[in-house]
Amino acid sequence: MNVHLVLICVYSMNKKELILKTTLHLVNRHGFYHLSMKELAETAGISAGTTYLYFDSKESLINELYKNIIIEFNGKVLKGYEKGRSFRSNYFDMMNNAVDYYIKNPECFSFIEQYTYSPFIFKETQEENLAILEPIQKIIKEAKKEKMVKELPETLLIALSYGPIVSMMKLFMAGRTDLKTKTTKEQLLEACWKAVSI
Amino acid sequence: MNVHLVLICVYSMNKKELILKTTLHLVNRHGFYHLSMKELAETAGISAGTTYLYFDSKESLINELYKNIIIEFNGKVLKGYEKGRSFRSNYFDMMNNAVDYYIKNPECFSFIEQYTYSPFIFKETQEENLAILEPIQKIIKEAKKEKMVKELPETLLIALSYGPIVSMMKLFMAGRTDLKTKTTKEQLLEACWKAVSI
Amino acid sequence: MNVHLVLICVYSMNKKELILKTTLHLVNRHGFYHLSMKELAETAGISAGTTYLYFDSKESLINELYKNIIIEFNGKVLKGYEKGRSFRSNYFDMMNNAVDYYIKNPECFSFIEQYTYSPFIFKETQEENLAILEPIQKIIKEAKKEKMVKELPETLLIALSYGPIVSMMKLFMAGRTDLKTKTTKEQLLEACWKAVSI
Amino acid sequence: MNVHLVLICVYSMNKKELILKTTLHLVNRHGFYHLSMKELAETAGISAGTTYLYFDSKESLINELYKNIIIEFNGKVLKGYEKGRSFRSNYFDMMNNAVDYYIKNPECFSFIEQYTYSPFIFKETQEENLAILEPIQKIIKEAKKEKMVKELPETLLIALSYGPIVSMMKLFMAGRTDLKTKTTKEQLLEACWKAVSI
DNA sequence: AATGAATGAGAGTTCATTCAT
DNA sequence: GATGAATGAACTCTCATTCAT
Repeated sequence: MNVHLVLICVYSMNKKELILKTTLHLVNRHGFYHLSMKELAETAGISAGTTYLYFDSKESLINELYKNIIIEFNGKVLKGYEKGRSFRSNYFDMMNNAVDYYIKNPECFSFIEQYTYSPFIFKETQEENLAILEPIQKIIKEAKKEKMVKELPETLLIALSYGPIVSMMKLFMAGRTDLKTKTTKEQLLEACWKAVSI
Repeated sequence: MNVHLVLICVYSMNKKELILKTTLHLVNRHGFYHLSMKELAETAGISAGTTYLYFDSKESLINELYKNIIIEFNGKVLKGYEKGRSFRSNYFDMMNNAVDYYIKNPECFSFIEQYTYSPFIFKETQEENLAILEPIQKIIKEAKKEKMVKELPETLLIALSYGPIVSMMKLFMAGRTDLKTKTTKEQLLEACWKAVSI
Repeated sequence: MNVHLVLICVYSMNKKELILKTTLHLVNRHGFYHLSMKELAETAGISAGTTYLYFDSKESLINELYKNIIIEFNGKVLKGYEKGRSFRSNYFDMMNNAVDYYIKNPECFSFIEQYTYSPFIFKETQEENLAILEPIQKIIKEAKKEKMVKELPETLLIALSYGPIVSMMKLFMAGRTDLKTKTTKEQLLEACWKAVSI
Repeated sequence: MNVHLVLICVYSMNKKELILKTTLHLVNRHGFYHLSMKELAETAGISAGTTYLYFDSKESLINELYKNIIIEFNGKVLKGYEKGRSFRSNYFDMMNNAVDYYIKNPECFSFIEQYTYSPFIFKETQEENLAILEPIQKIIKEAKKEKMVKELPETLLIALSYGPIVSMMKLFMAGRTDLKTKTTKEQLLEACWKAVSI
């Protein structure tokens, strides 16, 4: 029964998605540095040439994967966001969504961070690098207009919100902290909130 | 005889340092992914084989560079630290030292971050990965004992201190924020202090 | 039923011819070296697999194209040839036909030349290489028997007839000479005639 | 003794020449189409990477080989040429030199012909294609000025001189004619002379 | 200590060919 | 008959590393 389900699952996942997922997996295991197109094909159970039916090159594969993750992340993060609601509600929802996404998809977190630290590599535009900060920037910007946040530079408010999340995720992935329990996460979000709110 | 030995030693030291510096430079320009031993030799003005007189392999070169940077960073960060002084003084000094070091050595910052996100690569032990956090961890630990910080998990206090610095540095290196002016830096440190102190 | 068969046959004939024509075209544009079966299919507006319904392999496609061209060329060249007519008439007609064919079908000229210089490749028999010389050889042979040509080796008489045509065609295709005007062509044929005739 | 000589010979031939010679050899055996860099290395007795120490790419290797051959050919062909001598002497010397070069270096002949028929491939400039005709063009041009040749287009006079040589070489290489004996060669040159001279 | 020509395994990629649909 | 996704061997080229000098 299980085997059957897995087979159906594999079968129904299209090749492009399969390649992207396998890439994400391997980049996490070995890093950008050691991602091999041959190993990718073997792990995905396809032949060496198949990847090139769906992607122009290793570079464009990496770029497309990054774009997909960013789109998914930014979509999930802004879920529940409404302009009318209190800044506090929106902020907590957004931060909560971000942490939840990273906990649920640690490989995506690791991929994003690796990607942003590969200078001049795999990047069509330098700006897209920090696209990950767009949702948080948007909220902070609005809150600044309405003077709902401390009188600090916008970038600092972003850093005070996003920085601790990244640091905690790193410690979490190294097995050095808990993050899944409600308490720790709430403490993290509460601390960030205090750091930016008036 | 002794003089001769010393001279050789100094001479060698210089070449080793030259290789390390060039490596740091090239990793910043092209990333780990495109660090080539040939380009390294050319840029350093030495021959292809010379690197292997000082380092066993590309991997060990990278590892040694990382260790050197960490040692230098941790040394600089804890400069001025005294057990007797107030936690506030020690915390501000340490944080200030860290930011100053990164601003002065942005290539080291970028290298460290790249290194820590290269999973299972170039690493003899997994633990050394987060060695960068040792000074801050030490101070937080002591402050916790003496109940000078908020009642939060140690890891969270670390994340609230170090995370914003990393985020700001990234934004700074992308040209999206100032960090060299006294004000911005002070605002950053002040915000971190508020986040952890009682 | 018969009609149906004929229709299918005609339909297939067209596709086969389409493939052959497209091959000729692409070999001229990119050379043997860069003839790609995928590009062939795309250019011909058929799918990758279709070519293999009509030809066993790339090699046999090339060989068949060569054979077709040779048959067409040799047919055209010997048009008008009659054993009874004067050697002069037959020689001029033949040479004229050859030049006309090449001018009208420069791609065939180029293809033939490329083919004959691809050693041991695409060739079932080595002899067929020089099949292009058959008509001229036939005429020279007969003329030799009847002592209508100079007392020179048969091969030399062939070379004196065919060589200048090929050279002129190359210069013509490189845009370095005219060949379409009646004068130049007549001068070429006249010169060849003088070289072989008594 | 022989073995010793060969070893010395191989040893004293520098790598670059060795690679060029092996390339020439293999292009003759298999054609451009099937020249493989791996086979080249194996045949030359060097490793796969060594070729790239001396040539940027397969393309530049082919181009350099072509240039070398053309330079050698043109040098040999114009040996003995003097402006003061009779046109007849210069013409015969030149034609004789060309034929001798081709007979002595049949692989060069074949290579040149293959190269000139590879459209848009391996060629930096289209003009260099016909550089092979430079010496003959030069002589014909001068003779035309002094009205020592028939009143025919320059290109036709070139074609009447060079065309038969190429045709004979092709037949010679196919084993269909003799060309090494003095008689055949003299007959060839004499026929060409008659075709162009007054 | 220093060189740099040489290595050769392996990288990313292509492409003639197949076969289930 | 026609398709085109998939194959996988082979391609050109790179690069960390070695070693005779």
